[in-house]
Amino acid sequence: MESQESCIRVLADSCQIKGCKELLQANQTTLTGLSSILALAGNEVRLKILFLLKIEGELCPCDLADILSMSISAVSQHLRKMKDGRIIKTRKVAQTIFYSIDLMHIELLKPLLIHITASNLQTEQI
Amino acid sequence: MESQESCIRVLADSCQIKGCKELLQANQTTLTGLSSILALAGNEVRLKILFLLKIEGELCPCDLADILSMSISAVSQHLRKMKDGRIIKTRKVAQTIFYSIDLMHIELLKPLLIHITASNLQTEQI
DNA sequence: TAAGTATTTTAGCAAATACTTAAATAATAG
DNA sequence: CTATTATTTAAGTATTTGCTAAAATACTTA
Repeated sequence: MESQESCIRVLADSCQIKGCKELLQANQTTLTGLSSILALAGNEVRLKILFLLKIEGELCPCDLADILSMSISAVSQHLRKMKDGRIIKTRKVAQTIFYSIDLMHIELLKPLLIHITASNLQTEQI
Repeated sequence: MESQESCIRVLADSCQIKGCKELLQANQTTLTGLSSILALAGNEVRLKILFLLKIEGELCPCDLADILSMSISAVSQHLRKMKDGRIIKTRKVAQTIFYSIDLMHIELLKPLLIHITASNLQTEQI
């Protein structure tokens, strides 16, 4: 017989499937936003940068390149991604640009996580 | 003048740079492990799967493919990555394989996070 | 055993990623 | 203004990623 995309399950619960689809739809924005932030932290170089920024408060691309033994350009491109993702911010002093963790944005992330947890609880109650 | 890899900074603090390098080295294993787990969760499809598994307890590749409107093969490949990364586990019932979150491994992850926090505190005290 | 069902695995490909090199910006000092 | 310094940006390239399609594996049932 031809292969097919969906299985023909005895155990398949169409109510459960439908509920899951709705749950995903309801949390679409949250999941998209959260996954993009996790993807930023899910790179070893960027996680190291975040780790260093958390400890040191702020660092410039130059110092980071030195610490990580990488080219300034490579570091700068990682910093840009994280700045675009709003998890770090900049402070300019003369020609030096200091990067630090954007706490305001991290705070903004908390409701997202709570939202996900709330959805869980809601579902578990049903 | 030629471009150079390291800046010639007046403000550069060689002690700070050295301290940061040592800190990275001390936390190398932790940071590598954590980034690989974050990378797994940092994909929208995989985050959705984790979200669904957390809510439903366990699901088979077939149901997930249905819920996510993806091919079973694609879902299976995501599941394999997460199983290799030890964040999900399997339970086999006849020809159906149920996937669920590997709480034991998630528990194992906590000390890593505490370790990072501890390193921070230690450094902040200095 | 043969056919059907659930899943995995493999190969191939297009898109995304992370780096290098070199050129472009921006700010400062002489 | 010119040279220097710090950083970014752009182009090119190698690697990785995530998908499809098809074949392989594993289990079940007739």
